[in-house]
Amino acid sequence: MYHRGNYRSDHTHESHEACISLVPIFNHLESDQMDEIMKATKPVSYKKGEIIYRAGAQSNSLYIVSNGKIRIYRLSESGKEQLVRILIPGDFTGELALFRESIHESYAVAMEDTNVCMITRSDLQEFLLKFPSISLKILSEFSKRLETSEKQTTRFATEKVETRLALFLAKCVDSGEKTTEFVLPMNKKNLASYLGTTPETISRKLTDFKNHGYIKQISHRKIRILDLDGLLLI
Amino acid sequence: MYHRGNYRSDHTHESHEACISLVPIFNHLESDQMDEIMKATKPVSYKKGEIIYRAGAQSNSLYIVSNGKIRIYRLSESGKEQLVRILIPGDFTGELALFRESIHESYAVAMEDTNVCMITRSDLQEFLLKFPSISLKILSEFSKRLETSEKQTTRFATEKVETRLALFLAKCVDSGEKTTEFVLPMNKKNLASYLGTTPETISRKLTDFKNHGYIKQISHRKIRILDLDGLLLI
DNA sequence: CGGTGTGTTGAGTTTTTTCAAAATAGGTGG
DNA sequence: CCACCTATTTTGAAAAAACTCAACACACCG
Repeated sequence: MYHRGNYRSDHTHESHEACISLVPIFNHLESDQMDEIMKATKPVSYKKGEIIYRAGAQSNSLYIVSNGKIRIYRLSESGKEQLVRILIPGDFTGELALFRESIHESYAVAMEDTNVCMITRSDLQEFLLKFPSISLKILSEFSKRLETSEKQTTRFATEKVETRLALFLAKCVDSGEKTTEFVLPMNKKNLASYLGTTPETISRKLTDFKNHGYIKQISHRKIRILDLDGLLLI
Repeated sequence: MYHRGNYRSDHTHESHEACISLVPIFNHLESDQMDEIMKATKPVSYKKGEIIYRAGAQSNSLYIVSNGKIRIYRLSESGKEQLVRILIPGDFTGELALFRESIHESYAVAMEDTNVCMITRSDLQEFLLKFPSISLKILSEFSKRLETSEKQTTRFATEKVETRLALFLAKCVDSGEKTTEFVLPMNKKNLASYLGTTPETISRKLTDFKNHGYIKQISHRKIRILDLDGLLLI
């Protein structure tokens, strides 16, 4: 069905099956409804570095990541790049332009070899009518995203880099749970782009945090939080 | 500037009627459907300075502005305030939390004596089922808002104050059309809060723009753009 | 005509960036 | 497994951007 190249053929298949059920806007459906949606999806593979879509291109599909990683970034008016998010399996993109005639404003690039499932706009809209609960899920998802995005805007508008970095680290331990140690979800160049600063500043601030005894840098990517409260009181 | 004290008594009523038809998520409906929605709305008045909702409060209504102005702002983690938007008649707020159990993350305050129409969450959800086209409108509205918000985030993350201010001025002339002269939609204190900077910096940058011949400051609030291209090339 | 809130200007300071150079990690081919 | 290459990360020094605080100017209001 959708085996590409010479990957282990069952691997791709498995993750394609799995990916729909991972998606928050679909995972409440009955399995036969899910199957129906699955039939409408088209699996596509991208090699590391390939562009999935670019700003200015017509948007006409929803992309769901089955495996791999996708980097979503935007260019500002003056040409500077900002990392918006990194998609991991179960995440989706392309949704913004699905409900109105519209073009992409961001870029999507495969960070490693990546498989996605595509659903076309018309198929999706059919499903929205057939399974109205999806609309509510999407509305809920959108409003959550809006909250997040506005919160993020406020952070950029009012907090200095140090604070934004501290809040980011706090979120990382939080999602790691259990332990106070975690691996940064991206390299520092990307982290800088995500936090709207430079790699140098990230590096310096982390050293400051370390010197104050808030964190310990186990390795370039691995960090242990020693004093979360102190970190957040900065 | 705004009628104080001596409003005509039918004024409130009139604008209440009009407000629903101003709202982009309802204005496509037949007038009898609109009437039905109107019956479900409850008009409420707020005096200048009154709080409509605050962060942390349960969200259970959509608010549509019939007349007046509402200031929406957020507090960052470290307590600094950012102006998110100013609502004018026809705008609505409270929508974010309408599709999931949730609390407000922002504050809404009447900037002058203001009348709004409220629709409760349960009424609205009833209408969504009855008139499914509203869902699509809201989805479209949300995705537009998300684009705007993410674009805004990227600006804050990558552009310096000067550029953000220039882009803001450009948007102002754009919506003014016709002429290159316009009135700032808010005072400079609020503008600073909106652009994530201080009134002092706004003041200085405007003086810089003037000295470079990009703009002319007619009065404290009124600005004429002399060289838009120059302004945007900063 | 004061009074209050808003806007402007100046001086000094903090924060962040830039550019350059050195250190480190990770991957590849031998 | 090691040597080498490249990309990433760190550090330093200087410059740029923005903020703070304080003083003053201006506008609007009664």
